Amino acid sequence: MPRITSLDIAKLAGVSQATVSRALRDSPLVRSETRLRVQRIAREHSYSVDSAARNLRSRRNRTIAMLVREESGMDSAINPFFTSLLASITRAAAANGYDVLLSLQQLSEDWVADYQASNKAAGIVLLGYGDYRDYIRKIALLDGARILTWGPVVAGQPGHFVGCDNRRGGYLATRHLLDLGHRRIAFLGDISDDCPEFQDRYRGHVDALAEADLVPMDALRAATPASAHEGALAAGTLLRRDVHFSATFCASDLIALGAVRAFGEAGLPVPEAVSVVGFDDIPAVAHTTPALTTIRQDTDLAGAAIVSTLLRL
Amino acid sequence: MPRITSLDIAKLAGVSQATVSRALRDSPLVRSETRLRVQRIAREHSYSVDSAARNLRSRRNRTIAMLVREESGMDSAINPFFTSLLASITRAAAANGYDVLLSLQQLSEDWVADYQASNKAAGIVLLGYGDYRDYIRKIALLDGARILTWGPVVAGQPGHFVGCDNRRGGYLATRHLLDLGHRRIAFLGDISDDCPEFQDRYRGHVDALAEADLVPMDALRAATPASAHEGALAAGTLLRRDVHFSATFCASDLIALGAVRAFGEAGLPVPEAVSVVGFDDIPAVAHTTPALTTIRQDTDLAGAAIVSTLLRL
DNA sequence: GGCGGCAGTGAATACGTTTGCAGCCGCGTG
DNA sequence: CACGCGGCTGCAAACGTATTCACTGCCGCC
Repeated sequence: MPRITSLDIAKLAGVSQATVSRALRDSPLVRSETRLRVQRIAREHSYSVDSAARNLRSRRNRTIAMLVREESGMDSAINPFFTSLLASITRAAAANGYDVLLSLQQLSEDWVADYQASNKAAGIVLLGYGDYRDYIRKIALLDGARILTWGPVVAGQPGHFVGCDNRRGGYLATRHLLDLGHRRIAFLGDISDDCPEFQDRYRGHVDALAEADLVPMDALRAATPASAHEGALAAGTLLRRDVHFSATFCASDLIALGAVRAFGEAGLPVPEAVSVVGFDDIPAVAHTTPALTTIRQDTDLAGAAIVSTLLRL
Repeated sequence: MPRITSLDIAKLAGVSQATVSRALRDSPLVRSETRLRVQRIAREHSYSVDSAARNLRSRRNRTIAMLVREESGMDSAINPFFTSLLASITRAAAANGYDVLLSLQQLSEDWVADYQASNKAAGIVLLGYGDYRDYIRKIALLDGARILTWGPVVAGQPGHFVGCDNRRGGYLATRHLLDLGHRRIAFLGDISDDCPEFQDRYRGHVDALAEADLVPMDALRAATPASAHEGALAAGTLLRRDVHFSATFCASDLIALGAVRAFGEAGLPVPEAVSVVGFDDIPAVAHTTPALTTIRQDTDLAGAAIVSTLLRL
C-alpha cells in the first residue's frame, strides 16, 4: 500500500496539491475556510508531511544535532550535568518545532563535515568540548558553519559559545565557605588550559579569597579532571601533603563526590571535619548524606539560550 | 554558493551521476578502479550524500527515534538508568550507521502518528513506558508500526518488547540478602499494575524467600514509584509500622537512595543497622558512602539488543 | 560468423514536497 | 467600458539522489 501523499489529500479536498501544501503550513495565501477543511481532512487521514521531501525541497531542516562528549574512562559515561543540559535543550528545541539528533561520536573533522555536508541538521551543539578551543576555531571558520559550543565564553574568540558565568560561580562558592568562617580552603580541579571552565572557577575562587585578604596557596590545590574517581585521588593527594584546611571547593560535583568519599575514608567526616562545596548541581548530589552544597547551573535557562542562539545563526 | 552535488563529483571524475551514487555506496557494479577514484574525489571535496534526497528517493531512513519518559515531578528529570540505556542505544545505533533522534514529548497518538507518517525515523524506541501496556497494544497494531518498548517481556503480548529479566534480578537481590543471614527482608516498590517491572522483581523476591521457607509479609512491603523522594517516604512508612526487619530490597536504585537517607536520618545507619540492596546500577550509587549493593543491568548489551531487534522489523 | 552473456556505464525517471509564476474572478476606479 | 488590482488558486519546475533499463564492448562458444 503506497504512502498517503499531499496529492491524495488534495483530491479528497477537491483542491490542488499546492494548496494542500500551503494550507498545512498555515500560509495566509489560502482562504481560511479552505485551510481548515484541508487541515481537517489531513488530520482525519493522519497525514503528515514527509520530512525528507520537505527538507529536500525547502533546503532547510528542522533538526539540530547534539554531540556529547563521553568520558573515555572505563565506564564511558556521560557527565550527569550534560544529561540535564541535554534534556533542557531537547525541550527547548521541541518548543521551537525542532527535532534533536543525538550523537556520542568523537568530535572530528569528518564528523562535522558529514553533518555539514549531508545537512542532517540545521545546527550543531557541542557539549563537553570546552577545551577543544583551537579545534573549534578551525571548524568555526568553515563556510556557513552553524556550530555552538557549551563552554567558557571568552570575548573575541571565533565561533559561538554559550556557558555559565564560571568565575562568578567560583566566587560564590568560595564566598559561601568564607562566610562560614573558613580561612584555609582547598581547591580541587585541573586549572590547566585543558579545563578552561575550571580556570574560570578558580579565578572566581581567588577573587573571593582576595576579598578576604587571603592568598591562594599552591599546597591547597590539587589538579583533577571531572570524575569522581579522579576527584578521590586528588583528595588523597591533598591529605598526604599534611597541610591544614577546613574546607574544599571542588570544581565540579563529580570531583566533590569523590572527595567526600576520600575524606570519609580518611576519617574526616563531611561536613563535621571538613566542608565541601561542589559545582553543577547534578541530581546525584541530592542523594548523598549529608546533602552536598553545590553551585546550581540553571540548565533550563541554558538550554533555552543555546537553542535560541543556534537558531539565530 | 550552491551545494556540491553528486553531479558535480560526477563531472570532476568524468563519469555519470549514477556511477557516483553507486561508487559511494560501494556497489559491486562499478569497477574498483572507478570506485576508488570517485571516492577519493568526493573526499577531497568533502562531499557527502544529502540525507534528505537519499531518504526521499530510497524511501528509507537511517534514523531511529527514542522517546524517553520524564518524571513529571517538580524536577522533571530523566531516570538516570535511562541515561545509561540511552547512551548505549546511541552507540549501538551509530555502529549500525543509524542516527538517533531524541524526544521527551509525552507519548501520544499524535506523536506516534507524526513519526510514523512523516517518517522521520525508521523505528521508535520507547523508554519508560512499560506501564502503558494497553496503549502500546493499540499503536502496535497500526499498519507497519516499528515500535519497540523497553519494559517487561510478557509472552504473547502484542508489540515488541525488550527488557531485562526482572524476576531473576529480584531473586538474585533477595538471595544475596538471605545469604548474608537476613531473614526479615522488607520490599520497597509499587507492585501494582502501574509498574509491571516492579511486579516481576517482587515475584523474584518471593521466589527467593520461598526457597528459604519464608513467606512474604505485607507489613514488610511499602509501595513507592521510582524516585528518591518517594522512596524516602516509603521507608518512613515502613519505620512507622514498627515491625522488625534487618534488610531491604528496593525495586530501583532511586528508591534505595531515598531509603538509605531516610534510614540514616532515623538513626539506622546503612549497612550497620540495616542492609539495603537496589536495582539498576545507576552511576549515582557508586558515589554513596558506603557504596550501595545493587543489581546491575547490562545497558550495553541491552542497547545492542534493542537496536538489533528494532532493525530486524 | 552469429549469438548469448557478462561487466561496466549512462540516460532517464520517480520520490513528495515547496514555490515562482501565471491565471481567474470580482470589484472599484478612471 | 477598459483596466488594474487584490485575493485566491493551479501549473509546473525544481530539490539531489537511487534505481531501472538500455547500451556498449568484449569474450567464449557452438
